[in-house]
Amino acid sequence: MKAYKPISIDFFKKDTIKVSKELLGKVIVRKIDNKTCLAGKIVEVEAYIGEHDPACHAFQKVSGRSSVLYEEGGTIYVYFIYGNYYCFNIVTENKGIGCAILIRAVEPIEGIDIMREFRPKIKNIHDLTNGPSKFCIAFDIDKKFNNQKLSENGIFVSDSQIKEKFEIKTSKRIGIVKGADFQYRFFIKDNPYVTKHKFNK
DNA sequence: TATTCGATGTGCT
DNA sequence: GCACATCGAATAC
Repeated sequence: MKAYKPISIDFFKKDTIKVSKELLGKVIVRKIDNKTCLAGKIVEVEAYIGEHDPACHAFQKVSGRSSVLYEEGGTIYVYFIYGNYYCFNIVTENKGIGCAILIRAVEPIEGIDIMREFRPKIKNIHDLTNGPSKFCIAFDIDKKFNNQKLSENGIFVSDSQIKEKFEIKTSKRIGIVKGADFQYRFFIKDNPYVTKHKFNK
């Protein structure tokens, strides 16, 4: 098992778009116990900006589940959607702003056998984590992580030890209606673990 | 291969 | 009620 080290929480306390781009290529690590470690390279994210973005759950209001979005950068926001699935977000900026980044896809690096146990029907490794809820299932993430801090519950972001160059592509976000015109989706060009979509060209 | 559609919890009106 | 930051099985071609 590689010795992944968490990056500083301050990394998340700045401009959401900037953090989104810098997150690409980094590694998200999930330690289940002392023996088991899941890791994946972040290849696709979306930004949600509470201040001016009607698609953001925190848009112009602080209430209910969205209050987590107003916590300080580095807080985890997990929400339940469509009666079946979870999505994993990392809050950005300082307390009281209301922004977050949705992790949409990762490239499995470590613990792939464990991910397959969580997703037994999946045969093609490319389909293991190429979607926000697929990632949550493969990494065993659910609402118990909501409103926790990164690095305090066995889940954190680490710098990749494999330095490689890649091109960042931008597109409209996927699966939303309100605020759909914002170019807030960022992904690694030509990476096979990015969600399949017409915006990828 | 492309498109449609069912499942179904939670928060907001 | 109804909409929703999804997935994958079923259906249509």
